[in-house]
Amino acid sequence: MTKTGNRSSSAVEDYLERIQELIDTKGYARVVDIAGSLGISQASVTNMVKRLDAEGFVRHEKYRGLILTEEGEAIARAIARRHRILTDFLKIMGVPASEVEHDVEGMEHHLSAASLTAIEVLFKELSENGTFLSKVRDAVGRMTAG
Amino acid sequence: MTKTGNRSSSAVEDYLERIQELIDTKGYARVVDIAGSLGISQASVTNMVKRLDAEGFVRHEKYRGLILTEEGEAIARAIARRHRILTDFLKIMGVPASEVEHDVEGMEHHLSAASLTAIEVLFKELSENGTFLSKVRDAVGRMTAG
DNA sequence: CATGAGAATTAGTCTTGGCTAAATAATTTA
DNA sequence: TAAATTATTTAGCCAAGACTAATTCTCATG
Repeated sequence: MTKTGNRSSSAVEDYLERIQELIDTKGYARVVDIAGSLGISQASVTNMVKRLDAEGFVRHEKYRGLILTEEGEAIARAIARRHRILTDFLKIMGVPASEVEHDVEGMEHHLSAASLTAIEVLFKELSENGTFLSKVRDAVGRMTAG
Repeated sequence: MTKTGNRSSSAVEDYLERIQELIDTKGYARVVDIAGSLGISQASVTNMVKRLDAEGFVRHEKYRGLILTEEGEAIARAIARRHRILTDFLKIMGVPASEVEHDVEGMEHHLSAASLTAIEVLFKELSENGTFLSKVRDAVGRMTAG
């Protein structure tokens, strides 16, 4: 039922994504930072970090923070791309920002390369076709408002 | 992290969706049918059915099958709608059918009403605008192929 | 350089949603 | 109607990922 397959789990992806974000914004990512950012306990983070380290996605230096390995970084990049594509897509149609974040976080672990590419292309076309775009935005605006 | 919130879990939604499908196509949905359809063990289904019954989503008559309550049916309908909207959307852009099913099943539990509506509107506009649509389909075709 | 604060870990628990094997119940059929 | 088949349930298990409470480690600072 929960088909995780052999790829990294959603949880792993969430962690790697957030670790990369923390490194980008604060310059480092310690257990406590990750816990704060994901809104979970430090103990939970410690467990997962142990696993990420064992699986070769991160390198952990106590009290100094984590760094992503090549592999971990590749995954984080891929996730960040997905995240960006989906966010751009929903936003350009006029979905309220408050909903966008939540939806993207839920969806982002479940998209094939094909669908992702399709949405990416669609976004590009939308952003280059003002006429078409405003029709969509107008209709969305009408429906989400009244 | 696993934010199920107070709404029904993904698993519950999957079950209700499938039960409704079985009733529509075979006329009934017994434990064994659900297990076969979802590809999981009968024992697992028994457990979940117990829960669905306790929570008032289904009524269970042994050896005869399940029926959905008002509430269960409402949920099943909502999920079916989501499923249809997402499937239509990915398909019209030219995402291969093999990917569509998988992606939709992953995504469908995570979309807000606003995003769903937006995609619904977008689909409608796409299907009424052949010129725009073929630009998207062509680009998707190029990218998913070569 | 001792100590207190903050960071990290350990130990033990919980929930969800799967699983198998074995037992039981209902239906169908000979 | 008794036997065979099919459906269901029970019991006990597993893994992922969360949690709290308690403990240990490191660092900065007085």
